[in-house]
Amino acid sequence: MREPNVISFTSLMAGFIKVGRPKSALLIFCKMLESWVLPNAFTFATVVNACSMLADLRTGQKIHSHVEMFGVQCNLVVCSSLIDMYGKCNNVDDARRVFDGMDYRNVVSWTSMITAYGQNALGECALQLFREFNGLPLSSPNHFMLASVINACASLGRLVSGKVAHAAVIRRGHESNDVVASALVDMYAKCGCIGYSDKVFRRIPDPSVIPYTSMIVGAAKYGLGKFSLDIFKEMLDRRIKPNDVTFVGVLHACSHSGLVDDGLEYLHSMHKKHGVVPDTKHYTCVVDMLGRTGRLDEAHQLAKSIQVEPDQGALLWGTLLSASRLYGRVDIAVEASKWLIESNQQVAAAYVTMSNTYAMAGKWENVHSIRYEMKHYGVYKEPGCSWVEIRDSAYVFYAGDVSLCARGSEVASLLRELERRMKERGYVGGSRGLVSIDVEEEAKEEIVGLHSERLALAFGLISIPKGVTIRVMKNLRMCRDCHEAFKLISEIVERDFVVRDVNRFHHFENGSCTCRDFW
DNA sequence: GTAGGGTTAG
Repeated sequence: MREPNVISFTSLMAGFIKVGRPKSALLIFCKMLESWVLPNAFTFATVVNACSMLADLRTGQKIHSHVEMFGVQCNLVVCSSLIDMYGKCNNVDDARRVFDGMDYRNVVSWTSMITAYGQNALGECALQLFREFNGLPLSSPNHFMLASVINACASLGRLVSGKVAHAAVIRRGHESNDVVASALVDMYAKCGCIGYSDKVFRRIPDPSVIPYTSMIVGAAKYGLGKFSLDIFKEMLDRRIKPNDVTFVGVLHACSHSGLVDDGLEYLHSMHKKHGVVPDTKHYTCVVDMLGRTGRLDEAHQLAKSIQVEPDQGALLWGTLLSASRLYGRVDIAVEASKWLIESNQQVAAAYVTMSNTYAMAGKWENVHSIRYEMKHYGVYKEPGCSWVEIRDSAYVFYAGDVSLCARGSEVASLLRELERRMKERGYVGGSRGLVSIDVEEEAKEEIVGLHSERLALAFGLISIPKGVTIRVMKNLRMCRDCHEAFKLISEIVERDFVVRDVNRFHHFENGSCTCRDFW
């Protein structure tokens, strides 16, 4: 073209983005400016998208300033792409600034902001914003938004909110959407309900690699190594090509179920059989797998043989350090913690683990000197914690004395009981054992314990066998759609629940359904 | 000619 115009330039940029070449798109943008062709809103939405793909904050900011200069800062699409770009560049505050500055928003801009929160470990903010969205008149979440919301529920372990989102998915007919279904599989697994993950997974008509991978990873994290590998084999039988993440799941499964030889075989077959070249994250799994079973020298050799950048190696050497502590290998622990500290990666954790390794070996002088060094350099380790949400209250657990947390004495006695049962099943004490839990049994307890008033409120009239009945909310209005959704959700994940009085749902008073109020 | 969603190791 002798004189390409703004549309031809933008089309070309969009084309490069489509084939995964965002850098080329940026070069075209520069060429466009050099040719004195003025960019418009279409151009900026495209070029901002290129920055998102590259997670290039500095270029993104420059483009943002151009957006202001060219006066397209009020454009809806441009703003949504800016929110997305700031989110992907881990700059949530600027994403929010753009969002707040918008005169008019649509479901895409809301989704971009919710996703930005979710992708930056701010699940709580994501859910809060989702609630605000639902409070707007005439608003309705679509499958993009629901996928993000389910993801936020997963990261927070919010089972009840996740189930309500699931009901919304069913109500709106997004159940067979591959992306949404993957998010649900992942959410249920992360919320401790692998059985539900399986049920959702089995309803996907033609699952792609990602739902398969979600299921493999979920089962692996649950300690169901063999189950996880069975799904992997099924996937191969169906000629679905595994990707790098699938192999992380497979190796994780082997590692956490003591299947070391299988794991090594999978590592070696990855490239040859499946064309996936192992990278640092796979070697980290294998180092963990060897380390967990006490094959520290092999793990050490493997870690040393891999050339890594500091940020990539943090997990690799951190893994080796943990395994060294587990088996009291001061020699390897010293090398691993030295690597971490010198690379300025996870310094506080490295100090603490090293100190614990010395303590385990009874080398108290070294323990004191490390603690002194930490004080001297002002290194502080934020304690790690885990939590579980029961009836809208979060119970937080820190490592160490469980009796200090809320209802700690009950927790401690439950732990003693679990230990007793584990010993009955042949578990050998100490931190080196592998624990596997009977999922079905646990899931049932969870249903009774966690399935609190929220779901009963939303769906009403539910009774559980064994004589336990959840409180019934009177005058609940529920539209036919919600009711259908509820029946379906019962079939999928709540087979133990029985709807007692179906007919009462078929009329609802004074107009609209109350489902909106239950977010 | 333009914007949004899912799986990742210690």
